[in-house]
Amino acid sequence: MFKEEIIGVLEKQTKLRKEEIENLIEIPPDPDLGDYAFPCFVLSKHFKKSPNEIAIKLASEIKPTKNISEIKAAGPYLNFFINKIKLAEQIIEINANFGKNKIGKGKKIAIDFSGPNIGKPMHVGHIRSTVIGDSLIRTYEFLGYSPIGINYLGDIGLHIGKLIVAYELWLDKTALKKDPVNELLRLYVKFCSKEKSLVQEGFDEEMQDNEWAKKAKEALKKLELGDKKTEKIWTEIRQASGKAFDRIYDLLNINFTETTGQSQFSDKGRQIVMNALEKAIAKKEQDGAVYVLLDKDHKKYIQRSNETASYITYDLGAAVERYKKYKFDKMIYVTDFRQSAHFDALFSILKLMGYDFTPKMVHLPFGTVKFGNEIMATREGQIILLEDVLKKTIEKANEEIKKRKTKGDAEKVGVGAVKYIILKNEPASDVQFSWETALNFEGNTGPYLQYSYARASSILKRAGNFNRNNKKAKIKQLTKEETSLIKKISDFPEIVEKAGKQMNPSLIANYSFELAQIFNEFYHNNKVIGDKEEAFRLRLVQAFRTTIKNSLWLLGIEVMEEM
RNA sequence: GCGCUCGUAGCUCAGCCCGGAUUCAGAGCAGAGGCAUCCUAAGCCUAAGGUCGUAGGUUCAAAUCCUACCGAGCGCGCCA
Repeated sequence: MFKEEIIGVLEKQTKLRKEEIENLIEIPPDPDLGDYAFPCFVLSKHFKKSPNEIAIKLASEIKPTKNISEIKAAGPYLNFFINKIKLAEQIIEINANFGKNKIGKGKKIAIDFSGPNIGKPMHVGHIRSTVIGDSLIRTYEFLGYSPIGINYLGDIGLHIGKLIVAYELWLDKTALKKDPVNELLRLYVKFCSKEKSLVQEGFDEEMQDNEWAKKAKEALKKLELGDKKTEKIWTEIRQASGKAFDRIYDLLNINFTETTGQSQFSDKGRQIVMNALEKAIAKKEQDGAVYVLLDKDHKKYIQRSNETASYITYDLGAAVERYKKYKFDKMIYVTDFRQSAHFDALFSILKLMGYDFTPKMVHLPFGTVKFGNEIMATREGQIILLEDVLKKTIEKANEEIKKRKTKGDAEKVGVGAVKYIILKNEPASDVQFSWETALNFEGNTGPYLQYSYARASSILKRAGNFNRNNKKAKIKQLTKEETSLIKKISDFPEIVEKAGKQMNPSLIANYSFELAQIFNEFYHNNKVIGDKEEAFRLRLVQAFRTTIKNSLWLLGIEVMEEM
């Protein structure tokens, strides 16, 4: 909060650009050295003086203000001491809007996330897009943007063809009624194993045009042509899946602005393919398949020879329709990094076709969720169902609550634990999932953060209805723990902005953890109730509680007053 | 072959974008030891644990930037 003021002063004094200063400013390794430091190395060339001399010169030129109490040169560094009392006075005044911003006012950001394939269950690999996307929605909303959450279901494609074939051959109706998720999974896995049994050794298993693959393609073609019987099966699959997805979204407390499926864009996609052909951007093979030449020998097929649409056909259609509908200022696709090439191709084609909104679209790739060394693959049936993960963590939370005889909400704790495991990692890196870490509620975990919130709530509750605007909360001197808590709280707005800019919820997750750690240290060493500083400390606890609540809200993690 | 991502304590990760300050590169988990007349022990404290993949280069200064190499994963489908 006072950092901006320091930047302003330096801007005037050094003639550097604001952003440049912002990047240069750092926090000294020891708080005794100062609260913020400006390294003078960059200026030494310009002023033709040693950084040490420049630091001394600047220290004498910059005058202290009511918020900045002291400016000291220490070697090549110019160290700023902020007036912590003044900062503390501001911190205890914060309210539920703390960290909110208007930088996004009037701007629309569409986010395409989650997008599971119908007919397949969600497993732990699917949760990343879902949870990251949701957190981004919340972050942009917090920053004043108008976010649009789009759940773009994989409701068409060869996997559906496979499933339809399997459904016709081996469906167990009672099983479907009882447990649709597992019955559909069983059908899909059975189909894949049949298909695999025909694969000849040494050949890429999925590239082969064996009889099973042909059957699946036929089923898909029938569906696209509007065959009634096939359509009916498809509808049933979609409905069964939809119910299962909704159950999970409810549990995760995740909402979308709209839920669409790829199938809804096949007409639009095909129309774009036609346009591309007319404009000679796309070419036709002899067998009828349509492609765009992206590199000198990289053909990207945008329509199959049997005239059915491909993945990218739908995405072309969806992109154009979405822009028409929302006129977004930015469109973020939150998907696995393995789709990077697909999005590069998608964006290139849209650009070639002259759609001027293309630069507004970005792909946010994220790494794989790994279980041991395994990467989960639905077709092998080697998966850990997301629903099972959630059930188990909730169950564990229940045990813990019973053990402690508290009033925690097992669902909030269990779901929070799972979300946090995913969000604390930077999107680009892989996530190692294990039951041990998922069921551990200690240390850098969701429940630890919720616990810190609950402790703060508990202190406030015990204090009764203290006067929230107690002006007698005069601050004379701050303890070490109070100081670091105040400074940490003051970082929050900057962190949210950065997380939005970088599309990176892990910044908020890591901040939350550090904040909670500092708070825990604070209340262990500084008694709140009954202390002569009670009035001030209660308000500080309240400020912490507000900040961690907002921070966790951005991650989609719910808090409770007691746990 | 071409291209992308990643190598930081036994394990899981911050820090790298935007290079900086002391004898000390931070956390968490696991393992070792301690804290209960005191606001919830899902907590706190202490000790232990690291040639930041390797080798060069740039720089007054490299975990951070550049190059090469080694290792892991992925992409290069008329799959999604």
